[in-house]
Amino acid sequence: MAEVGYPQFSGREVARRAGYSVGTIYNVFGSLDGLLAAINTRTFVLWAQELRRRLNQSGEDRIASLVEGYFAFALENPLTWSAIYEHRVPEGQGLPEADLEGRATLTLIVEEEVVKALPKNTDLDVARYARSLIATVHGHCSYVVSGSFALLEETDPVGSALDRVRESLRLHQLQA
Amino acid sequence: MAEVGYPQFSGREVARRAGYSVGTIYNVFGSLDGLLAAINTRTFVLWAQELRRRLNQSGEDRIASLVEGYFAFALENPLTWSAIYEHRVPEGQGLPEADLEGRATLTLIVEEEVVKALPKNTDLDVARYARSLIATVHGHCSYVVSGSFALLEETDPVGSALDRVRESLRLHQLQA
DNA sequence: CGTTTAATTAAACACTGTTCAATATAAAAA
DNA sequence: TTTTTATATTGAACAGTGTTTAATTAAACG
Repeated sequence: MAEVGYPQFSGREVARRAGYSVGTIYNVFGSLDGLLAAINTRTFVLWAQELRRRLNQSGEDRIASLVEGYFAFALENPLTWSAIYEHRVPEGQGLPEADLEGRATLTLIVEEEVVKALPKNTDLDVARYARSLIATVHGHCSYVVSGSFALLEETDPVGSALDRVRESLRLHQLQA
Repeated sequence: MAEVGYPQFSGREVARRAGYSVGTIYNVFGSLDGLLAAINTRTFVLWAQELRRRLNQSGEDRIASLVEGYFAFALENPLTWSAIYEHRVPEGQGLPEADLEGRATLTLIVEEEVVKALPKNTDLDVARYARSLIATVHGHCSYVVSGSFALLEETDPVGSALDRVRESLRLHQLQA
């Protein structure tokens, strides 16, 4: 996945390189979607680890560390990162419980820091608000990785994303 | 594309339904990527038309019209809308000039309205700022269409997106 | 009309995901 | 140890896919 990306990804090629036959993938992962889900869950876990690592050696501005970590991981692993959003699980069945858990940690990490950045007596739905800030950063990040921002000669997308997040937080800090 | 979506999209099937043979696609569009680019450019144009239409019958809050129009089009045409972001043009050659132009209009429409919403003497790079607001809305919208927000029981993603945009605009209105 | 140009075809090639009976390997039981 | 059971693994078969290309058909022109 890291080499060729989601569009070129081939289950048969995975089996070949792993020294197994095609069928084994289906025994182990149930389907190709299962393998893809496993790969993407792994990416989520690595991503969350990277955010934790950066928070541990962060200065005072922990929100900046999060935003920069978000972008940094995506830019260092553009193909695996993109695969997360390019692969849609067929809408009948959802992801296994273990996968959902691994993926939720990223949201929780952000939530923790957003709580710290807000006044204690805020009447905001913090979980919802944190998701919205994640979506904000995600929008900027996906434009960078997909190349849309490059076409428009955007020079500092991380800065823009951080600006939007800071603006929102500042207002909610004042409002209390 | 509207029926089956990008992952299930088949050039051969297009040829079949159009009553032509496979090869004709390659004569007309050069490659499958060419056909996909043409489809997506068409989607962009329809999307821009929808935004224009809504602005024409908008009340005072034109920014809200834009955000709601952005979401509405994506939700009414989830598969064609997603295809825009799922199909990556092979990185050697970019899109034809005509395609780029059709796609840029959407950005320009937003830019126009953002200028109106800002103080006249703002020292902001408006084009850049407008792109950032688009990215903000896009992040929320893509989470909705992909189903991520549904899993988290997010009830009002349009509201969240609009809140973030308004917060940012309000600050920049005060700052002048 | 014939000739030239353009459009269209269908077969071929090398892939893909998926299924499934047959086979090999490991584990458990006798 | 040998036999039986359970688990892993295989590879061929099927129906698709994108792409190329020589042959064929239709259109335009003189």
